[in-house]
Amino acid sequence: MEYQEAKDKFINTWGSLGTLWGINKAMAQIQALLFISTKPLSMEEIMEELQISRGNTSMNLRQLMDWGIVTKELIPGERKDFFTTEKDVEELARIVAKERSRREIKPVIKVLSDVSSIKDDGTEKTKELIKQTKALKELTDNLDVLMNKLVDQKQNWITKSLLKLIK
Amino acid sequence: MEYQEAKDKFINTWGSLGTLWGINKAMAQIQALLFISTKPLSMEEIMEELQISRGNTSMNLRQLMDWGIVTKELIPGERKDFFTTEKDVEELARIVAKERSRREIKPVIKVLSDVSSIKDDGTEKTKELIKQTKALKELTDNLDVLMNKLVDQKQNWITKSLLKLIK
DNA sequence: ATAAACTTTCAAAATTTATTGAAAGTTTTA
DNA sequence: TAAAACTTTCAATAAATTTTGAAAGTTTAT
Repeated sequence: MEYQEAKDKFINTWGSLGTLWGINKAMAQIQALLFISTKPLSMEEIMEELQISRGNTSMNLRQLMDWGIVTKELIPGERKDFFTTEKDVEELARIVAKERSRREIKPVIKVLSDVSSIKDDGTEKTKELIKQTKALKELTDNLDVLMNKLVDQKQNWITKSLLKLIK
Repeated sequence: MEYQEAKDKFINTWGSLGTLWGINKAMAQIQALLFISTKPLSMEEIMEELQISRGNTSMNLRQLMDWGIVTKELIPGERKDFFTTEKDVEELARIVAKERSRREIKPVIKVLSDVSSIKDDGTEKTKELIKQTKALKELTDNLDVLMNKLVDQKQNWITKSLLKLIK
């Protein structure tokens, strides 16, 4: 496999994987491109490489910046903005985990918590609703805490966690 | 909040959360409905409750069965099929984790592995591609192993894992 | 102050994904 | 074997999401 083919394959796979970490295709592709780039890229270069429009590029770069994954780089003497992504995979995972927790998981926990604390009117169906949403609330809560704990360990968190669990 | 409101809220929240665990809205809603139901439901009842078509119901039930989350229940004397979902949240989480690993994560690891093992032609860009995809491959691999390990511990896996990590 | 270089916004268009419903298929009963 | 009860399939349609591109907005240089 040649460089160009490998590069395209990587960008596409990462792009279609977007859903798995909760972002859209163009956004994931831009991140992927920056991730393997040896230097900061301008909007022009990103548009050219990925064959996407200016508007699309602008909007998705903004979102990536909102997520804290991509940052603007100011290059002296250059008028254009240049962009880079976090290059450390563990730091990247940390950011993604924190953001998804905040944006998606926490709000769901809130709903589950509300639903599971409705008044028990004694009927079987109400009891079941309370019981099941409570169980789900606890599971989600625990997973969220677990994920954040994992990710908070600053160095080699995955390796360390694995060791503990294997024991 | 009344039973009906709480129920609708739960089904909708769980439905829109579908993306987070990688399934579509109707599929998640059907699962949610079965999850809080006190008895197996027929296709008719599901259609009625969720206001969705017969075809849609049929297709999504099939998918849920493919995932191993929903099972057909044969009720003596009844001609219709009835459906139930796994009621234990930890078992549910286990199934979802395993399926996502198999369907989504494993294939990505394969691509990352292929891309990261292209021939190093000595150029800076090739070196960067190899380095970064290798790092990503290792991270993904480790997370996958970690997730499967977590989920394999049969009882109270979350609690146990938390304890180990907090220590 | 103004023009050039560049970025953002957003309504319209394109694409993708989900849903419908009726016809075809299957199973059960009689 | 035939008809009734039920389920599946799939082409057409609808809905949701993504993308475009040109106009409006900003910043920088002169």
